[in-house]
Amino acid sequence: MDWSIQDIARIAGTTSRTLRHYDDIGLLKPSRTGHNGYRYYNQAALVQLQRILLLRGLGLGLPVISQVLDDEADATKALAGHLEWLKQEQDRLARQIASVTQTIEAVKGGGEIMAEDMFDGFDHTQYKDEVEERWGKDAYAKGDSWWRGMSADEKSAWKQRSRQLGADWITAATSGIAPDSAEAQAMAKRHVEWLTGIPGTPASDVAGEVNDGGKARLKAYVTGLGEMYVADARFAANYGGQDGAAFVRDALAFYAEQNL
Amino acid sequence: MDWSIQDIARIAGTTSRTLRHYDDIGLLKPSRTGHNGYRYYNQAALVQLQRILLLRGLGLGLPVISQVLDDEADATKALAGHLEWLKQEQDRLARQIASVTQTIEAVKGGGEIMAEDMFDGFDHTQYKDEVEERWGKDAYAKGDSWWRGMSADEKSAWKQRSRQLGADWITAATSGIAPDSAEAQAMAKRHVEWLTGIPGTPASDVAGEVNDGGKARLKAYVTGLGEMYVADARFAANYGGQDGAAFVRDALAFYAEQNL
DNA sequence: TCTTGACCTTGACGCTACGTCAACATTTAG
DNA sequence: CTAAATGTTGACGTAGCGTCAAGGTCAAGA
Repeated sequence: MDWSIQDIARIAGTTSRTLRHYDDIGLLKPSRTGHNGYRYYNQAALVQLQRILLLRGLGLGLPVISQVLDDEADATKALAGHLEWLKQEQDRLARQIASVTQTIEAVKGGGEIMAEDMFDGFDHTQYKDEVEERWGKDAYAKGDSWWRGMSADEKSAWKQRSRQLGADWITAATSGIAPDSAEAQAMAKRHVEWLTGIPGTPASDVAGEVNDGGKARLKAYVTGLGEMYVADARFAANYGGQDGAAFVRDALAFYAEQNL
Repeated sequence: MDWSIQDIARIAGTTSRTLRHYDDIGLLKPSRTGHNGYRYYNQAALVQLQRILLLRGLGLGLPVISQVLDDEADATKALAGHLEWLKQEQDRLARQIASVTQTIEAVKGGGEIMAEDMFDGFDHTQYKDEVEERWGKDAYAKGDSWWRGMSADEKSAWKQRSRQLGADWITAATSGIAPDSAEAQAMAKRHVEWLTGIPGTPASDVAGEVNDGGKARLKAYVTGLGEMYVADARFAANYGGQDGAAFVRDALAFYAEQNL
């Protein structure tokens, strides 16, 4: 007792094209082939097909499924590995949802997706409210006047330096080194020094102080900034996306913990 | 001031291949092209690139990004739509994780991914423990002896009937009709009648009774079974996967509510 | 000046899991 | 006997680039 290709397709809830595909890649061969080339499937093939569709429904890829069917012993292993991947995907999705949500808010408020001066320390036009709220009422005014006081060449040089810093971070993040490695910590040091060059932020304020209260504020500023890089997709974009930004955040956090 | 293709690739944290691709599909043209065909990008192009990478990092597709950049006014709309999609994906992932987890347990206990007699009412060999636990100590024994008592032809006919039912459910689920539609409810009726034909289950026990307690048990059995079809990927596979199984569950639930 | 090496160009294939024609042969129903 | 259903193989399309391949360009050192 066997069925034609359409028959099992209907029984199993799939299409004949899929069955031909599985035949092509050797995942499921028909149990019998007619003299005319027609594919026929028997009970055993149907069970195999059900298994395939079951595993596929769980999100496994066809090569993995093939391997699991060959050796059902490591089915548990394959499934466990897949489960890990699924959980990572879930985390990634959660972060993306948070990012999109926040970006919607930012775009609603700011108007543009990314301002031209984004990343140059912080945005001096789009981030007025946010800067005032997070770092104090006069922080924005200070930073703004400092920026406006620069000549075109100075601005250009500053931007160049900022971009270079970002590019180097990206290089570091994608090179596979750890956030607490010497190279990454050197980058963190450079980043903090760079921050210190921007008036109107806790970083620059602290530069002239020696008391501990100032150092505590700097530490909070640096770590907080790292979080913001990850949370705000517009900043994250400057570090090669969320993954790169996460690397920067981790490196900064470790640096702050050790040195500030 | 402009940069070569490698320069911005490094600054923005992407690759030159990606930039060529964006040029090919018209998403981001170089601001200038040398007599030798070299691509050069300026500040404005860099900002555009950052926007693109930002949106890409949020999970948007390139065509959508292109559209958003053309008209930033509906960026909010596009992002909101994308957010919906992301949430659906999150739900799907959550269901998959639950399914995989449960399948791992089942495989650990049962040994095989899907038994040959799966779907023939319930599995008479792999589901001993589960059947006993869920439907009573003697349910398994009853069902098993009933099954063993059948001749080969009878078994074959029964399997055929079971498969036909599953195939028809799949057809109904994929045809776009509602679970509470007349056609789906007719299927639900047929399903319950089919269940009644399996000894050792609450469904068959009730067939001979007239009291209300029996009807309540049948109702609980039918709705519970529907949930199990969705929760257990091995059953779900018989109804075309989780989506199909969900359709069956909904149809059964509605039928039980109205008629039992 | 010649060479070396780094960087640039335009194709074009590969990847996932099939959907979707196309062109043609065969089986089945009326 | 014909029309409709169903079967076959072959090949392109999909998303977003990675990855050769084969060959021009450019800056710097011997």
